[in-house]
Amino acid sequence: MHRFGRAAPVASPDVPEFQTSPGTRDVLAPDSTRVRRLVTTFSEIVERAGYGEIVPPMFEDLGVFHRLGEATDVVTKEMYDFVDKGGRHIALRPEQTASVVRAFVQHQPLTPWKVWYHGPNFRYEKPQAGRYRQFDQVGVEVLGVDDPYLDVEVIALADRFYRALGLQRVELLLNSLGAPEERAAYVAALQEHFSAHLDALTPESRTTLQKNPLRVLDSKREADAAVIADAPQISAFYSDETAAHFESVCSGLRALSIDFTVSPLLVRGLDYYRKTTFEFAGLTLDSAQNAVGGGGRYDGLAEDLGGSPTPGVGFALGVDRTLMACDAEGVFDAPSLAPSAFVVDTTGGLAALELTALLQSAGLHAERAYDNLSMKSQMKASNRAGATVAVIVGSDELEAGTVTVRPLAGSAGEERIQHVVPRTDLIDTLRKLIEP
RNA sequence: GUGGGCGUAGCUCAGCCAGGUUAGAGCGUCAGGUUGUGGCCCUGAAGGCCGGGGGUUCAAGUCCCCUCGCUCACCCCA
Repeated sequence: MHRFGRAAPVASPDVPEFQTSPGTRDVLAPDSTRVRRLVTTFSEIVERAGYGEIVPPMFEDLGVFHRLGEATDVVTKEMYDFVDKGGRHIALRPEQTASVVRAFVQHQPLTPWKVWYHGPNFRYEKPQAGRYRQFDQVGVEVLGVDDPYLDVEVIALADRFYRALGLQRVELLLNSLGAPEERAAYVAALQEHFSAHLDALTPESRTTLQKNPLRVLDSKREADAAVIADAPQISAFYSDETAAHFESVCSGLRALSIDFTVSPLLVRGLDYYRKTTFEFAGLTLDSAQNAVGGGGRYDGLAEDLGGSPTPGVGFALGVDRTLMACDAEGVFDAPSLAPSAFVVDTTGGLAALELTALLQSAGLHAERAYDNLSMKSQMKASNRAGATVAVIVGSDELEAGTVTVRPLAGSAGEERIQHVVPRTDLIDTLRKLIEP
């Protein structure tokens, strides 16, 4: 190749000049269809419970997200932020809870305000299994309700969703981080404990300790296990009210027969969480990213964003990780996009053009081949597409105003026999064959 | 941000360690075997800047350096 030499081309057709940016990807059919069905499944479940969809913008003033917490990587190092042409400091949303709460403060809707959402979020992280720079979530948020049974309702929605997908191996981990002052006292106690045993901590955990003592509990390093096991427990710091709230959540879950594991070490990455926190772990996921969803209470967030003190609770579920879990369990398969009819036309293609349009207008899924392929190839294409029947038009049929209807695989018995029908009878004939 | 693995046909991958004619296989695609009939079988064809750049060498897909990308893990999180 290139034996005669040539000026160096800017880019060969085989080596695309542009590809998706790191951590992003194109979602093609049938995966894209699967994503849409997942979102539809979610929307049906939450709308049945009175949640309305909110579509917040994908970018906000940077300050909206800074309220998520200065100790969190999501805010401090992973934000996609930039200054726009108007000099505003903007950030692509790393999650949607902050946007929802901002919208609540901005519009002051009646409470309880129950919303759901789906869509992409952006975090500048190094991509790996189950972790992308642009990733989809579905979620719900409720503003204005203290009731611990609302926490249960919210968790139950997620649980119902996973079940609707067919997932069995998803574990619910539950914890309460207490009210702010309880949490602060606990953090101080943790700080004291870990500082007294610095030499027992891994270097990584020592670094974490300085930024966010709570997160040391989340270490999965073996070497840290002993000192973590000896650490004080959050439950010792609960007020009576916090303890009662948590107990109501637990009893509510039991009343709904939702299995859960109380995990005192469960510490979520966003530090706005108060009281109830939870996470759903995909037990079949062997990657390090096995959290398929998580959420909790954020009673102080509305106030942080300039509103009046308003309790809030919600969750976000990772669409990609949820689908990974579905793959691991072999459930919620990609939908079939197989056509009912595949038009095979050896007379030049005009008949195929007309017939596919006719069938599609009648509400049938009809496809065809292009570029005047041989009949053999068109039949192969019918088979490959998984069509129920091939509708054949050759010169005989064209002249007679008929089509040959040939049932393909899946058909059985007498229906397998192909027959010739007038074009005017095609739709009725197909309907009989397709709807058993 | 740090580290490991991998970049060869549309896809999955051999070939690299021990450099040596014209770079292979399977699947897929197209055509033919079968002049109007898919799946199974047979035959043929198309399809490669061997990620990119530099170096060593008579000679590089193969060895060295750099770089980009993918991927996995740490970290963090969904």
